[in-house]
Amino acid sequence: MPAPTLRLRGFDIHKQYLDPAAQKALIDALRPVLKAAPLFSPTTRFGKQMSVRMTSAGKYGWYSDARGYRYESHHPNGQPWPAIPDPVLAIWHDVTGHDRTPDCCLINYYGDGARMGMHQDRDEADFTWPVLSVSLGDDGLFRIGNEERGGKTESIWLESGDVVLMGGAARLIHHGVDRIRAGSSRLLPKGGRINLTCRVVD
DNA sequence: AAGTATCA
DNA sequence: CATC
Repeated sequence: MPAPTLRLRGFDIHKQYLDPAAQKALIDALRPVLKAAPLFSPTTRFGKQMSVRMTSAGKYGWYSDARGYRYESHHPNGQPWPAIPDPVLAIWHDVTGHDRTPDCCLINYYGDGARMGMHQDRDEADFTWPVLSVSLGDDGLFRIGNEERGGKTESIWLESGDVVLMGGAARLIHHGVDRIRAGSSRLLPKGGRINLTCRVVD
């Protein structure tokens, strides 16, 4: 369990946890996952489509539609989600210190202009398990708020290779992504930002 | 409200 | 940036 380089409102931020070679290896490992489980943009229960495109790997995938947020065992194409790639699991085990494997690796893709509103991760059964976030590609402006909606917030630019651990008292803190710095990274040939979030669901 | 528009 |  490496020491975080930075702590912000209870979030452990590991700046540049992954070197460029490790980032590249991760992208290579994600390629077959994205091929088997293509990105899609879910809608919220108010009928608004999200600007972020997403898919998942693991036992469950995060999903939203008119019925609300939930975890699903299958991609909308009817297939089970692909397995979580080993390099992702290795990061989870090292940074969290947990032997238990995550049930879900949500893969969020932010193109230029994509945003994620402030929210809590609360669709899991047990909030004592942390959520792990891995940033790849373009920089993203990450905003951290409070357990209650509203109030003052703090922002930090997350860069390719940064890893954030959201756990303990900070597990239910609101967070979101305000903007993407398009073209800031060459990691992804087509540009954009990929964020992986690993969670224990059951 | 994992959203958007509006306001100071 | 706060509020809805």
